[in-house]
Amino acid sequence: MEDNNEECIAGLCLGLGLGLGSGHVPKKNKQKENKAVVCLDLAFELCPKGEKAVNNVNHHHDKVERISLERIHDYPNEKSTDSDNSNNNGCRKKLRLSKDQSSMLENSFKQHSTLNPVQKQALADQLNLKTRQVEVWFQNRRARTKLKQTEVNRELLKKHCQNLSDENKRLKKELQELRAVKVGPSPPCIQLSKTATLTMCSLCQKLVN
DNA sequence: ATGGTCAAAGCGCATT
DNA sequence: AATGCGCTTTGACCAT
Repeated sequence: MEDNNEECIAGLCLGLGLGLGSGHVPKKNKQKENKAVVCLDLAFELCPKGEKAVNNVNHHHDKVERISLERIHDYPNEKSTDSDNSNNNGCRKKLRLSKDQSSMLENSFKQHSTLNPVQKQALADQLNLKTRQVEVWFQNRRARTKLKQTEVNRELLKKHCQNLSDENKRLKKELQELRAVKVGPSPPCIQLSKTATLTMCSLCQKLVN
């Protein structure tokens, strides 16, 4: 058993902390180098019931091609004037997945957070998306999940840290009180258990009470 | 207008 | 080589 009990208690407050700082050093932005952007407008007329297809832009950015597809009825806030959707100035509109597409992706993600090439292709066909889009969606979705989990862990650690800190305070106070009531030589009477709670012999307890 | 937030996508690197 | 991941940029949308 330790005979330097005070150090034992003090040790409780050491080595605790939330090492969550990023320490990240941003990489050089290479995306803006030699970027040749060509935007092509593509008009689709494939929506039923007169729904208007919008925002179909094939954007050639470096080596990547994308086609975006969305339907107005899925986005009530969407302003649906022709000028909004035609990209006359050559700028693409950002892809937004439809609610149906999103929910199907979500459902699929619940079943498996990663897809093999066959599953990916099947899902892409089903959703009328490119496999690359499905792939990216899953990547981002995994990242979001991880971020959420990190947040949860952070909160748990915070709580745990607070509990330990409270316990440490309590023990320090207890020790102080014990010292205050010290009458004569005490060492053999007071012992600290492994969990750092004080145990006393019956004689000392009588003295304190 | 502008700043914040969210999601899609690009890029570089590590792993398999 | 293919894939995943971390970090980042970009564009749309919203609140102020």
